[in-house]
Amino acid sequence: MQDAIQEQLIAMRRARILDAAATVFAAKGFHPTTIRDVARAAGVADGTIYNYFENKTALLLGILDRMRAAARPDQDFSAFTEGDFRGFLKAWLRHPLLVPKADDFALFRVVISEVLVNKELCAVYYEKILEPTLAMAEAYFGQWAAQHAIKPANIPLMTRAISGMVLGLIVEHIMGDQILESQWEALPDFLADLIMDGIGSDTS
Amino acid sequence: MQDAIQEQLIAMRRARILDAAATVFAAKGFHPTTIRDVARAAGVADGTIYNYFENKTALLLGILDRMRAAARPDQDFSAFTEGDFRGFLKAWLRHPLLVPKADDFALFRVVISEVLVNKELCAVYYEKILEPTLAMAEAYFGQWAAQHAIKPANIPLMTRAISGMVLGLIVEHIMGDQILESQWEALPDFLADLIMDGIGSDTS
Amino acid sequence: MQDAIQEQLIAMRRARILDAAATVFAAKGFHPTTIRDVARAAGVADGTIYNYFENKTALLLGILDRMRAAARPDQDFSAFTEGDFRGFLKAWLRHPLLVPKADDFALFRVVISEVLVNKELCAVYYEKILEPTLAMAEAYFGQWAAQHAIKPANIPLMTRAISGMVLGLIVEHIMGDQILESQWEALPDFLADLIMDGIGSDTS
Amino acid sequence: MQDAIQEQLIAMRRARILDAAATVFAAKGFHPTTIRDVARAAGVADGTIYNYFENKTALLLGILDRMRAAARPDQDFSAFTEGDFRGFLKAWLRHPLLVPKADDFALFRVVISEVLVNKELCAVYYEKILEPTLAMAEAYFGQWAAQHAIKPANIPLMTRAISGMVLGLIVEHIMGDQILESQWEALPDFLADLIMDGIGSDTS
DNA sequence: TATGAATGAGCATTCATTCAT
DNA sequence: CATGAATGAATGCTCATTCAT
Repeated sequence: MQDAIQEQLIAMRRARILDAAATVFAAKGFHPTTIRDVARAAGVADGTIYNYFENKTALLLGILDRMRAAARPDQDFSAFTEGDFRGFLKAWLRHPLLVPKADDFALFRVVISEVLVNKELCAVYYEKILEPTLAMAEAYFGQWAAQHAIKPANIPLMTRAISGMVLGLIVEHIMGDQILESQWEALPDFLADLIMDGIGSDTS
Repeated sequence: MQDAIQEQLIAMRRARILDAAATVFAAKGFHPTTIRDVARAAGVADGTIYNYFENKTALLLGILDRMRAAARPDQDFSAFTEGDFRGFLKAWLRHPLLVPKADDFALFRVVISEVLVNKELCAVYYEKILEPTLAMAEAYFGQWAAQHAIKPANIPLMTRAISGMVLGLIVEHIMGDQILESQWEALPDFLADLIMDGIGSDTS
Repeated sequence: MQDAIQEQLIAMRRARILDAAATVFAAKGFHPTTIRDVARAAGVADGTIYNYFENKTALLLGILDRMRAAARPDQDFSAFTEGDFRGFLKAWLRHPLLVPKADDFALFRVVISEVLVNKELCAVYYEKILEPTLAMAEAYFGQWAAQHAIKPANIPLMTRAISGMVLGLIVEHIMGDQILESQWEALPDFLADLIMDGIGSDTS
Repeated sequence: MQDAIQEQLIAMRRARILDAAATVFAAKGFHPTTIRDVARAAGVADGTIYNYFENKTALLLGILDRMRAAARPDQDFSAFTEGDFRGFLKAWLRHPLLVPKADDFALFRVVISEVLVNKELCAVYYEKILEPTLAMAEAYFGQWAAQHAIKPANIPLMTRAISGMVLGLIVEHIMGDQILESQWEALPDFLADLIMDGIGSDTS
């Protein structure tokens, strides 16, 4: 019993530190943030951080792990199984486009920046988040292709193109593009139609 | 006359330093690279760097400026003005997908990483590279739309979606995706068709 | 009665901790060893150490105290009281030369190193170990001198010269001298003869 | 010409830093001394230390190197070649006993302490100082043995016994022995006689 | 202008020690 | 008494930047 409470406390403090880290990283960036910044924000001593995380990078890994948990949308797409692929796509796109928008991509920006440049983080991000996401998408697309809702094209490449589009749009938003900023809400539907129909003129 | 030679020498040394910076940044990353690394690679003294660049970040700005120059493809797209938008698109996509692949995105990775996180770099990147590129694309797409080669949709958003797709695919490649790595050459054509036709089944 | 058992347990745990400390100090040195190292080796918690020892240095004091106990050879030298001073000397030298050799001076090395540099340890080592040893030796040598077995020279200095020789040889062995390493077993007898006869040629 | 002056300046500053290091190490010990202590004592910035020495340990290596230079007594022993080995020995012993006494072994204490416990320092000390000293002594003793001034015994072991005696006496002095402290000046002659004649009674 | 030594602020990390449980 | 998480002071070392030559 005591142990359970202990573990609760430990988990809570770990979460507290991770919250603090996410906040300060989002605000100042990874490199400019010192361990002391995180410790102060978490209300603990510097050394305490190291009772929960091996080093500064491990804080980012912890944040990544949270993202992984958040990336698995236990969303129910069964309602779309009947034939409305367009509806499915719109719902599907909403999640990655709108969730990280919550803090205006402040944390996402920092994480991606470091992931791009840190081998260990990169591997973790790819294996734990990107790759599983792609795999799940491939599975879904495969099903829809089997149902002739979409063309039986190169599904893996198609998956990457679509997810890449989402990722790239986020990056462009992060860069400060005003068009995207102002029309972000409309993106999911716009993209779904674009993906479904293409841009080619009907007459062609 | 002498001044001209002087300027030549100065420009050459500046270029030398920038070459060196690009090389070591690509190899080691921005933060892990020290000014001394750059100086040694350029064959100059540490202090000399500061006669040509205000600080370490300015080296990245210099590299960004080179990218800007390279991003303006003096390519001649007039051949496609006749009606072959698909061909135009394939040619158009080839450039951003294949040029930075030369060093396997090593430099691009480092630049993007820092741009995402450095306000000054971000502004420069957006204003000098991304925004002009988008503007030019919008212009082209507007023309094709006027010619009914493509749908008269939300051109600005369409432009961002397509360029975002390119950018996102590069990021996914940087993350180590094997599918993209192995089929990268096929991407331009694949994407062009995808963009033109969409993935929706013909029958629908 | 209970108290006696309690004290036994306490003494045992203290001994356990001291064993552990001696082991890890010998293996890693004093400064590189952390309290946690000692605690783990002793199978107790970090804080427990401080119930038995005031601080890290006190562990060394405890080890020193054990050395003191071991330095008092309850050896019986009465057999040599008859006139064989050379035999006495050989037996006498054997102990300090061979006992700490057991672990190849690993612990001795660490202890001496710290004793040399820590005032408190130095005082304890001198007062509890070196000085008593010297005093005892002086007493013995005084007796032998009274029996005309050895010259009636400056006994205190003679004592220090001989004990210093032993100590210095150990230090030279610790430094890695191969000659000493290979001939260490022969040292007691060699030294006894050297001390007795000197190196001066007989003819002189 | 300029280069020569430059090198002079560099050598001087290096020496300055080493002087400072020796002083503070002697006063506070090696571990308790911070790089900042040394820097302040040398009148330079912290970072400057690292332009001259790779790390803190390298300062000790530098001090060791000075000791090596000082350990080579360019003393002229040719005067004793005629047969007065006892005189030679007294002169020979004076150097190692009296030179490091200058600062009451304060530096020697710290250096020996660290040498005993640091593998790298130990190797350097043995190879650069102890071993060469022993080799030279062996050579001298060999000559005297050939001249029948001393017994043709195990010269290597004899050398180590004598040098060990000197080293051990210094250690005992460092430990605070009052007898040695008060009679230190008399030691060289006393030891020479002891070594030559032994302590055995003439009558035996 | 080139040099490269000097600077010193800055920081991740360690670890002896404490103390609430 | 045992525990082990919390503490936070302490420090070796780096490196962007400056500036005298």
